[in-house]
Amino acid sequence: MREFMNITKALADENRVRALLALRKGELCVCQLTELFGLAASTVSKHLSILYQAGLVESRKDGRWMYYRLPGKAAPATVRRAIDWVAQSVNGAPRVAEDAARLKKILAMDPVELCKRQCRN
Amino acid sequence: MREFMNITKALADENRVRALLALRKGELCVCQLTELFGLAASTVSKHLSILYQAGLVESRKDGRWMYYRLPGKAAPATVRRAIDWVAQSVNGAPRVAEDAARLKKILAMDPVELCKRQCRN
DNA sequence: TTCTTATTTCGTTATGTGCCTAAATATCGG
DNA sequence: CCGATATTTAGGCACATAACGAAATAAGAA
Repeated sequence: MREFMNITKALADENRVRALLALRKGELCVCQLTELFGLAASTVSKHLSILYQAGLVESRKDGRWMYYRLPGKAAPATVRRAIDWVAQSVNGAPRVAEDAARLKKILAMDPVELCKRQCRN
Repeated sequence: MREFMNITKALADENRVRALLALRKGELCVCQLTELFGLAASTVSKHLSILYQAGLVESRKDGRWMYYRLPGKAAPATVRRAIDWVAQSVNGAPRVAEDAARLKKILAMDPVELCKRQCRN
């Protein structure tokens, strides 16, 4: 129950749901999500830590970059079901399509340049 | 997306999740849920209105009593999936079993006496 | 080492949420 | 109508949460 409530609370924020959906395309670093959301990097980092504590994302550190991704096969059934439920439920929402399009552009950019741009803001 | 976030926010409170689970046994009036949770009746009413606005419960007024129930077949797929997801995820949690046992006792009581008891508190 | 930079942590502020009590509303029974 | 009762609404308080900027941390590059 406790774990389940951690998940529902993690899902009760639109930006965190958007992050989960964005991660369906593959892992992303904080910079890329920051660009997608137009929020402060610290805010995005906090959101990701909440998703992480709920078990909804996994992470990997590569040098200065921190990559987040959806959990793999080994994830608990509750987590997998949660992510499937989110994906099914928001299917076709305009906001999701917008994000997907924006994400495509972000992925086409040089990540190094993107991160520099973030830090200037 | 908006509707989906209404659902996730509605699910982000333990007492509201408990209410949904309790309603699996059939419709309940506010009094009965108030007894189950040990909260003020107004608080329970507020929780139910949040569930209602998210589409997660339906309601029926019978005299002075207001009965809430899980939505029927006609409910949107998103809602049905949400309720199924909750039920699957919390399956076997101790808190849920406790509630089920308490609810059994509450259902065995005379509803009229139960409601009177609530209003005295 | 020092500089740069990606991320996280901290402190603050504004807003939201959950709870209560008290008042308002709706309905039944006399 | 009048009183009782079930529920909802309104107001207030305490605490949680999301946002930001600034400072701290970590790690490559010079």
